[in-house]
Order: sequence, then structure tokens, then C-alpha cells
Amino acid sequence: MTRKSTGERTKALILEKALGLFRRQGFEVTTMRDVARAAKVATGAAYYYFASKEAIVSAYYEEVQRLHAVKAHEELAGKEGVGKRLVCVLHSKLEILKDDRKFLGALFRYSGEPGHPLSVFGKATEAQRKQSMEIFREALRGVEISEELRELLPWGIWLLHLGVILYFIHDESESQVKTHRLVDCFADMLGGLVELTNSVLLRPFVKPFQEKMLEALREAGWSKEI
Amino acid sequence: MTRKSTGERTKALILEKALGLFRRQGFEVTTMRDVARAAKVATGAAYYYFASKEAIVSAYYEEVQRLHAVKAHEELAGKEGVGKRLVCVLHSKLEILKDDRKFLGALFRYSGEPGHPLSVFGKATEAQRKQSMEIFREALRGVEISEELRELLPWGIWLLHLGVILYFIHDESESQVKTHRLVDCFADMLGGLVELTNSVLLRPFVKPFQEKMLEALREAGWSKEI
DNA sequence: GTCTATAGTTAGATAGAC
DNA sequence: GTCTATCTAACTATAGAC
Repeated sequence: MTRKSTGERTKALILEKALGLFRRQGFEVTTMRDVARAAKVATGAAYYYFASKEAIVSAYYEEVQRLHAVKAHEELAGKEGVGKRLVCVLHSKLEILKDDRKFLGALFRYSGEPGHPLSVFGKATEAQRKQSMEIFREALRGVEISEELRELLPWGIWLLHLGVILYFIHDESESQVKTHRLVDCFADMLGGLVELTNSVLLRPFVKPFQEKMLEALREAGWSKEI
Repeated sequence: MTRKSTGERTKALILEKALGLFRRQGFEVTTMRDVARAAKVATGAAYYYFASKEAIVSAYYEEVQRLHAVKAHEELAGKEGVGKRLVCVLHSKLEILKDDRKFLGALFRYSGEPGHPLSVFGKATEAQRKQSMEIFREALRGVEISEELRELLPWGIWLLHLGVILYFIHDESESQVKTHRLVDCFADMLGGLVELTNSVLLRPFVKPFQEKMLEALREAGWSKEI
């Protein structure tokens, strides 16, 4: 079942060689000519498969998502409680990204350009966002949680996880322990938050907040994204 | 007191002409050659004053900050309550940015590149961040609020306000009403949140959260930024 | 459909003369 | 401080081989 067309193999080769170069010498300094040379194809071939240098990173990230879906699913088995399940899902993502901080920044380059095909928030990347949120939704399965939060959190965690990746990129601490500690802390707090919203005593205070938040974000047009 | 060196006048002229072009035809399609031509200088001269095309937008944003500091200070006078004061500060920022959505995205281009002089989160832009947070800190003056939140919120609001700008850029609704409504909602909720944390009844539940959050962010190295 | 080879365009950026 | 000339690299175009 691993039979691939020559095109698929070439594409994979270009991707692989490109990532090797990005990792070794960085994203900026690597040129498309370098990539093509490393893959032993003409520059035109590289452009035949990838519309831009950033598109290579984007393709890599798609693979990351696939890996993450599998890894998260595996590691979630048996884990209970919002906090623990979130820790699991977020750490596993960082684990996948750990050697690639040098070029991950390219993913954010077009975040402020609505029309761009590679904008994190753009139309063209909607499928990826949904897939990503689906993983977070899975992390919330089997957990007692209000309806509002069940709708709100996958989106909120997705946003948080973007922030975590950004922090991760900037984190120069040994093995990025700072990011990992931050993730522990966030997950713990979100766990606490969920418990808090489940508490009968506090629910009357918290519920209006959740509803307001939900309404606001729905109105902001996010609900289409679900 | 408005006497300027010829250099300063040239720089201002280049900036002005560049922004005109960015507004009229967009950031991407405008070339440095266009900018130089419009300002009636050589491309080299443009680069003498601005290290890159993005640096022009960055210089513009510095001016925005200055304007915002004045405008916010004026409009805050007499306003009371966290919610109202935040609404005031955030809307006034959007007001300043309103015609410039077409090129504001350039500000975020290097957000994922730690070393870059124009990264929103980088070392080189620290002064701007502090100045921006100072405005939010002013918005919280004269408001009853826990110590933790007083330390935490300026930073949190700064982050939120980045998000608001991103949303603003992507917002195609008439006069960006959606962004304005979102701001109203966020401000309202933050106001409610502050009240909630002030309530004697709820304080024991909320305080550990705040402390944990504060500790986490301090450890994450943010406290240097204050 | 998959690729090579090559030539050419564009535009960001820089070096060095004045 | 400003200009001219030049460089680099992303990107496009095209014609043709397989």
C-alpha cells in the first residue's frame, strides 16, 4: 500500500531535503536553489511541487498534524481529567516539533494577511484548523463539562496552543523546559477552571460569563469554523 | 521648535509617501522603488532611513503608539469602571488604525522569528511593548483591583489587544463593526471579572488561580518585561 | 503528468562614489 | 546624506524530453 507515483516520491524527497537544510542551517539562509540541488532536481521542479519556500514548511506542518492526531490518540487512552488530558495533548505536540524551532516561525509569517493561502487564520487553512481542534475536542471527551465550554474550549485551546508554539520558538531554555512548565501550568489551570464551572455553588456566577463569551465569539463569526 | 534637520525631513517625507502608497494600493504590491520615486529620492536613500519595507510600517506604528498615548489619556479623563475605561482605550486605538488595515499585517510578519529586529515579541521591540502596556496600566488606575491582577492585566490586555488588531485586519464587516462589538464584549467581561475577583464571597476560589497564573508567567520570564 | 534546462523578470537590499 | 550601479534570490515562463 506504500506504492507511490514518482511524483509523490520526488515531492517527498524535496520536502525531506529541504527540512534537513532548514534544520541544519536555518530557514532564511536556505535558498530554493539549495533545496533543489540537495534533492538533485532542477529549481523548477521544486517550484512545481511547492508554490513557495514557506509552502514547504506548511506541507511539513500538515504532516505534523497527522502525526499529532495519531500520537495524541494513543497517549490519551486511559488518561483521565481535563488537566492530564490537556498536558498529554500539548506535550505530544511539542515533542513532535522539538527539533524544528528554527523554521517554525515561517508558519506565522502571513498570519496578518487575510488573503494569503498560508495565513494561519485564513480561509485556505481552515481544514487544518478544524483537524487541529478535533484533537483538542477529543481531549475533552469523557470529561464532565458544561455545554458552553465544550463548544468554546476546542477553539480556545487551539488559540492557546498557537501561543504555546510561538513561545516555544522563542524559548531558549535547555530543552525548552520553560515552555513545558508553562504548558503544565496552563493545563492545570484549565482543569481547575472546568472543575470550578462544574461546582454547583459557583455555577450561577460563572454561567453568565460563559454564555456571554460564547455569544460574542459566535457573533464574531467563529461558529462557522466549528 | 519644529526645526528639523534635512535628514529628518527626508525621512518624514519617505514615511508619508510610503504610507500613502500602502493605503492606496496595498503593502505587497508597493515596491521600495515606488516609495523612493514618490518621495523623489533614490532607492538607496529610502534604505538609508528604513532598513526594510516592514521597517516603514514599524516606524508608522511607533507614531501610532504616540498618538494612542495622548488620545487614551485624554479620553480616559472622567471615565470610571474597568469596563468603560478599557472600552475607551481599545476603541481609541482602533480609531487610529482604521484606515490602515491594508498594511498592518506587516507588523506580524516576523512574530515567529526571535532574532529579528521587528519581531513583536523580540528584544528590539521591548520599549514599544512597555509603552503600550503603560497605557493599559493607566486604564486600570483608580480602579479597585487585586494586586495580582494589577500586575497581570496590563500584560494580558496587551496580548488581547494584539489579537484584536489581528481580528481587525481580517474583519471585512462594514466599518469593522464586528471588531468593535468584540471589544465591547471583552471589555465588559473583563470588567465583570474584576468585580468578581473583588467579591468577598468568591475571592477564596479565585485567588489561587490568580497567584498560579502570576507565578507561571513570572517563571516564563515575562516579569523582566514589566 | 513529471521533469529539465535555461532565460528572464522583479524587487529587496547593499557597496561605494560623490 | 544621497545617488548610481550592482547583487541576490525568489519567482515566472517556456520549450521540450520522457
